[in-house]
Amino acid sequence: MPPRKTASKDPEPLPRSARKDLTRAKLLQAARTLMGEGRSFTSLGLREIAREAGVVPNAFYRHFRNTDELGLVLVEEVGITLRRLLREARKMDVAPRDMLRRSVSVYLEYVKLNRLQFVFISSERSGGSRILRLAIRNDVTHFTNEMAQDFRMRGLYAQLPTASLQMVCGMIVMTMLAAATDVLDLPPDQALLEAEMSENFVQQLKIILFGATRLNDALTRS
Amino acid sequence: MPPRKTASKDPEPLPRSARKDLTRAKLLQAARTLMGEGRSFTSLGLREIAREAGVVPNAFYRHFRNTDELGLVLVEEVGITLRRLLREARKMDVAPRDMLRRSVSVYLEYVKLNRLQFVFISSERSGGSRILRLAIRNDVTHFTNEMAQDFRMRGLYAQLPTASLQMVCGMIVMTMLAAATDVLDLPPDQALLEAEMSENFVQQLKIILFGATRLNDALTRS
DNA sequence: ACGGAGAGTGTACGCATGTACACCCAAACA
DNA sequence: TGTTTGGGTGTACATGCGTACACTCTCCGT
Repeated sequence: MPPRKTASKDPEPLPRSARKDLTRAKLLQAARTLMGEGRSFTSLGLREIAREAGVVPNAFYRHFRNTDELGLVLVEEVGITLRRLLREARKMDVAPRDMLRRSVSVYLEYVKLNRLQFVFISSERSGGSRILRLAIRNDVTHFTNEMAQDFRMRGLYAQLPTASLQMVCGMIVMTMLAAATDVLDLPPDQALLEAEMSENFVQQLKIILFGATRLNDALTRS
Repeated sequence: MPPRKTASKDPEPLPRSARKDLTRAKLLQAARTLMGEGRSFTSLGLREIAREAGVVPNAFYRHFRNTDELGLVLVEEVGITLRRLLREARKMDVAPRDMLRRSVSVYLEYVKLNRLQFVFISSERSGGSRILRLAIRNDVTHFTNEMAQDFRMRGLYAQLPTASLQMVCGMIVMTMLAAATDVLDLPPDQALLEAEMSENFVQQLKIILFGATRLNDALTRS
């Protein structure tokens, strides 16, 4: 065994706070990894996460009071992801032909890119810890509201009262989440099934948008 | 202590198989009760259920191999409940004015009446055990298909190809489940919020049906 | 240069869990 | 009638968990 001083294993001569953030990140990543292996977040234990992170269980407490608190951080990240998604959607040129179809495929790519996060929300949104559930719903609601606001700014469905607009956006979001769940538990490399699913998704959105248009027109006429 | 023979506690002189079914029922009921107290099914343990049922842990094994297997029985019951719902919906007179609104309120009553079952599916549909998840989706899919078949028999959206009709029904079912989740975690005796929620639900279904009509008309014309 | 702070460690405790095995005893059956 | 069957019991064990406490050692401010 080599002498202890600056031994071969402690590699980075990092400032202390950076080191802390690093193991914190390791813990978060450990949780994500375990979820990636099919475990549901709720079923993860503090010890299990610490083990996966290569850290002794007690170290966990230096960063989070319990697993729920770690979960909240993950939820926060989801919030950021969703906000980024909206921001990118906003940048898309308005109303070129086939825009819907393109949005859908962009979104589905986004889901696959952030697979773990979507797995996380879709499985914790209804099951598991009450606190997490509420936090997730909160984020989803925010997302919905921002989408409604975007519709307003673009002058879409201008006749709809805010409540109705939010309801329509709620339906869209619900459909998006359902679609995400569907792609996610599709076995990988099933391009055909995936295309079919995606087409379904497009049709569903069309139906909602048709319906919303009609609602809007009815209000315009009166 | 009284003598053992036909002691005061073993009351019913039931045939053996009936006794078995009885404790089996007690186990199932115990699971339901615990869920009613806010626990999620996934988090229930064999010992916990046995305890609640007033039975020693080992007795559990005489009825189910593990908790998942008990869960499957609960799912089966849900299937029956859903089928009954459809059967009753079929009996409703076709297309009197306000039929949608009436259906919705009947459905929501039904949800509240079978609260535990709906709590169960909405929380296990995405979280928890893989096996249960699949079983539940299976039931939901069946429900969707039967609904599509009913639409066909009533001549609704007759121009829609089967796949599209199923997709529309899928949306309706998705919306129904979302609405169920919403009423269920509404605090009790919030008649106002509930009415609002119910009205939202009606609007959502209208949107879907409008959209479907338009899809159908487009196909009729061509 | 020194002292304190604080991230990470090691050991230990109490508790709940799933499951195995031997057992009891009333009903079912011969 | 005697024998078998099988639902329910009691005891026991290994395992994993969350958490408490005392510890080390390194970085950081003085």
